[in-house]
Amino acid sequence: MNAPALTKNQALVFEVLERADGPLSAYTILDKLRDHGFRAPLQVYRALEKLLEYGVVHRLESINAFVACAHPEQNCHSHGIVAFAICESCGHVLEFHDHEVDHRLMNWTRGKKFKAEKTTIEIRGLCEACAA
Amino acid sequence: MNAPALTKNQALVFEVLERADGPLSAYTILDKLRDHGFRAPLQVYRALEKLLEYGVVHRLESINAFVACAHPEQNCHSHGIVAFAICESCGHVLEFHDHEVDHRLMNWTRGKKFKAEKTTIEIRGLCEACAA
DNA sequence: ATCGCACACGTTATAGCATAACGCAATTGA
DNA sequence: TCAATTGCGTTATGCTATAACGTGTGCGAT
Ligand SMILES: [Zn+2]
Ligand SMILES: [Zn+2]
Ligand SMILES: [Zn+2]
Ligand SMILES: [Zn+2]
Repeated sequence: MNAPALTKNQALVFEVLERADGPLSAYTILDKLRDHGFRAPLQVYRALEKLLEYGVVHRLESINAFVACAHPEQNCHSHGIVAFAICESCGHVLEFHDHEVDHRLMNWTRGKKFKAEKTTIEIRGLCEACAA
Repeated sequence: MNAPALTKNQALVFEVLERADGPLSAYTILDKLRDHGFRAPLQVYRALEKLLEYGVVHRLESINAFVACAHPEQNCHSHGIVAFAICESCGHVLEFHDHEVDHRLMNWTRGKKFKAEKTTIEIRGLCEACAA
């Protein structure tokens, strides 16, 4: 999915996520946008829905939060499964791809005739700085 | 973590999950146990906390649900990362392990000096029966 | 032009998931 | 016996997400 021009609300939500140095919950985003007229969760969720669809934002299932894609130049929907390493101390997220992992999971699903739609890989732990 | 004898509440919750043919939310478990004296979510969550610790139950982060371990003979904590394929139509879950995937992810984290504590791999899609 | 449609938006209400904080009872080990 | 630990029950609260309704705007087809 290519990203068309963002609407006002979508752009506001995206900017908040881009400027954040870690994942944000929908309600945190809402709070940060109250000065811009946001009043209800749905305004955030509806924008997030589109941003996820366009592939410019990712949802972290294990922490119910959202993060701007770390590979703005590429199209994250085009290069396989996206994996995340999430620091439970400082909240920083590393986004990466591993084609061999994709391959193995694809092989497994093919073997089981399972039709994969969306795959989540999230590693929680401590980043280098926080593990010291 | 080896599983000591389960307490009454833990055993009740575990039996519900074992008998279910798919993952259950904490509140669904609660409803199924009202006849056994359960009245509040915390009774379920506290039991789940222990069952997760013992490795006999898994949490599916992407659907906020819990499932009994599919490998009762083994100790799921001992053989690496557990992965799940979750059918979005019928709700059935396939649990599996892939050492090569573990390896690749471990290599990546080692390279980044990221200390992994808990890794989630969840594939959502359609099982063979539902994809037909 | 105006009708119909798609889409974004705003609002209120509600549903679904999870934990805080208190107190009590049973167990255990010093 | 005393303190610490663990499980349990209850009430209240907080966090996450969606349903349902209505409004307005742009845009192509008739
Ligand atoms: Zn990305
Ligand atoms: Zn960190
Ligand atoms: Zn298991
Ligand atoms: Zn199915």
